[in-house]
Amino acid sequence: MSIIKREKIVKLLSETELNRSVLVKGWVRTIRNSKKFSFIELNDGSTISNIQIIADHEVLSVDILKELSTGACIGIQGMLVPSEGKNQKVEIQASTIEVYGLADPESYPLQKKGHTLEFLREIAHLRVRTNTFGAIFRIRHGMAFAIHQFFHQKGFFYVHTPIITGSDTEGAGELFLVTTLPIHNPPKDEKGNINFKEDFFGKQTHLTVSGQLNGELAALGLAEIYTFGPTFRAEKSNTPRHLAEFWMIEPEMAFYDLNDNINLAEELLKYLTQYALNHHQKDLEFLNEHYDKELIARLESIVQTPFVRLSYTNAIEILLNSGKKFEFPVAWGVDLQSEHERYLVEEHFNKPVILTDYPKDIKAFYMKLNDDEKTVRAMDVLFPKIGEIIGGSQREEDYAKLLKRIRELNLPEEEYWWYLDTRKFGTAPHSGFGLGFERLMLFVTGMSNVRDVIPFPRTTKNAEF
RNA sequence: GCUUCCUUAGCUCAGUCGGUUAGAGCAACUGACUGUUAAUCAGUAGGUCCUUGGUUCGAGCCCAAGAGGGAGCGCCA
Repeated sequence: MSIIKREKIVKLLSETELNRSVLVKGWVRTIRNSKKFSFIELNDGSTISNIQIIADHEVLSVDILKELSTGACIGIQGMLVPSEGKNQKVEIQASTIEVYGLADPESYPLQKKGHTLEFLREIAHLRVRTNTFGAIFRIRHGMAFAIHQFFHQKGFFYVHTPIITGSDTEGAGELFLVTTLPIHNPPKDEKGNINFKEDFFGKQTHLTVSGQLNGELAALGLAEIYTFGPTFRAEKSNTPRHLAEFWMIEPEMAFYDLNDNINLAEELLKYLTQYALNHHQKDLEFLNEHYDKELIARLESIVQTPFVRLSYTNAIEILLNSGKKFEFPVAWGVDLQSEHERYLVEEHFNKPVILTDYPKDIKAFYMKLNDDEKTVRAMDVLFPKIGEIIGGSQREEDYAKLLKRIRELNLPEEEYWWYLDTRKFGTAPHSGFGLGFERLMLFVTGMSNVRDVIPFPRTTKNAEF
């Protein structure tokens, strides 16, 4: 049977050259047996649609067909023909079958009927075989590909920043310790503290929480770069928007001011949305029908709508004048709560909002100080339903101002010597931002929990699979 | 980390006021039937009521602790 080459179902379903011999391999979604024929719905992951196999009992052994059930893996060689049925254009009249693996129907957990997302999370090793997760992970691939394409077309370079970091750089969230010291009996120093000088790297190391600082180093030489890799936060956040291990896209650009940065962010989000609409129509239609009836309409509207751009100070004014009672009171200088962001994005403007120029005290040390000395050149992109999808800023390029800020915040100055060096030697105005990949996926798929848009989610108390 | 809700068959759920042998739909199994479309029809089987302890003559149901899960909040991406 392996004389001819396996073809993908996605290709065969739109094939115009019919009445030829083909070979397909995939997993049985459902099988309907009748006296003379069996109808097999086969899926190979290449598309959400199945191809229908007609197994004539005079051609294929009934004993073999009887063993097949949902989940079994088979190869079928046969004739690709126009379908006599109503719901599909083409089908395969099987001539030979090869069984790769049966799936005992008594114990195979996936049924022909729908399952809850919560149940499927418990069988993440098998959920990729469902329509929903097939669609999601195909889109996830498409988004990853489109991100590289977008930046490549713009002349950005993809930089790999380290996953193990030697300093508690950004202070964003809690860190996972990386060590090879014996945990039960670690070496101690004179003060009785664990002596990390004897550790693998000769110092304390952690999993990265952001590639940004390294990204800045690269941008101050390659000019326009981006990173796209995993990041780790040991925060015990238990929400549908947080993961302990998630993927982040972090572009960093020399000679970009905050405005250039915002333009890039908006262009990227629209590019990715349009890419999904162009390349994942069938998967989006499925998700639109089963999970979020407004998904496609919302994606289409995002592409066309200019995002609102608003300073933090103006946003505070809008909130104060809204007449709404918020649980957390609004005042200049407080960090915006979810309820405030949601009011702006979902009620007041009803479209994505980019907030800029936050008070320096609620933002990170590396953000460029404005002339008012009270606010920094920060920007957050807020999306409906998701909240903050992007956070970024123009970076402080002035050595003296940056050093002053590090000292004000009591950060370990010596740890940042290499970062400060870039401001000492040939500093340049530069900007960048971080886009949470799983939050982008929430937006593009209409899912409401990040655990459903990453194949094997890592959250507190959950590292199965 | 805080608040709140949930946990009963493989899945989704019902279970009255604390009372005899814990139910349904779907899936599975057996059979019938059919170019079928998450097929249809008939039948069969399937239970550590999350765990532990307590109250009670009697607990799926009430109380306590624990485990797991969902949502909201905080932090953020």
